Amino acid sequence: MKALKYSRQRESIKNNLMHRTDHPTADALYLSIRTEFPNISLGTVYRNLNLLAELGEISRFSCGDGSVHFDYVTKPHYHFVCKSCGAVLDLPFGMVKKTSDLVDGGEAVPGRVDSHTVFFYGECADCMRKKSLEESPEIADPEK
Amino acid sequence: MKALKYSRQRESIKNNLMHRTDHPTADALYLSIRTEFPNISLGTVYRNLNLLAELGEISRFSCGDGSVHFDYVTKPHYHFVCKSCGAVLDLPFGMVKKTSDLVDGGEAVPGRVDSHTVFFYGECADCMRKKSLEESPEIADPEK
DNA sequence: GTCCCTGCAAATCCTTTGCACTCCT
DNA sequence: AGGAGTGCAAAGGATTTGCAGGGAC
Repeated sequence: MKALKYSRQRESIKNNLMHRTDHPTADALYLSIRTEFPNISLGTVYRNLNLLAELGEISRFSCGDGSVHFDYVTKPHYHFVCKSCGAVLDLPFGMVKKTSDLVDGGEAVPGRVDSHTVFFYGECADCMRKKSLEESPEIADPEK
Repeated sequence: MKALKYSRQRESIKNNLMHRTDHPTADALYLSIRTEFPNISLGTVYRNLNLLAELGEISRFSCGDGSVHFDYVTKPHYHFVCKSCGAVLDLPFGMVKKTSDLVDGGEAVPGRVDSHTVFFYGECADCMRKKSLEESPEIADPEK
């Protein structure tokens, strides 16, 4: 084992990840951290994310879009991945049966799991609304 | 939609995948198909695998090793991934609670899921045996 | 003949690494 | 001082894509 020294960059990465809920990829995190550390490099972000994952402070997962997503480790929960916009939403455990509510009548298909995450694929409410507006522009503002 | 014409290459890929149980990556499949079609290209293999996946005849999944694995679609089942040698084994549904038997007392950690697959990570029996032999060479041939 | 499919190679995308330098401790 | 950690840029590996020729219908 090696001695692990403090670094502002790692702290910022950890902190950033802890305060967001969108399960970012390394690159998304990089873009975000950059506003605080304009000179940080993508390599550093990757190195720290992998280090934190080994330490068990964060987790890595793939949801089928070709790149790895990171998540601050809290307690086990479900993830819902929108097939249209790629958004990854958290779902509390115990909601599986009710997932269809979330997508406004749509279907959620069980996806991938991690030791603390479970995935469902479907289309999020936003995308569904957007799509129906494109198909029938006349009902913009679906206020009942 | 486009017309889909027959191709010997696609047929061979499909057939090959259907008759193996090791959930190969595109490259592994490529090496195998090559014995039948020495000139087939990796690009063709990828194109067909993605096409078949879209048609729902096969499925794609990632088990955390950086590349995508393919599986002929049959019925839902579990997968066990060996953390040491990377082998991906099939487990019938209903075996989850007994996964530890399979790894000879080791622990199997729930991993990722796909619409028809569930993953468990651990160390396969072969690797465990190999490791214990390295640690105590005197007990080669563990015949009781 | 038309359009899909292939082989090949170049291009892309994501991630890792080597190196010289800087910052903790 | 000693060794982690960093930035940069180059390297790597997996997958995709453009193009010209070949095959299915």
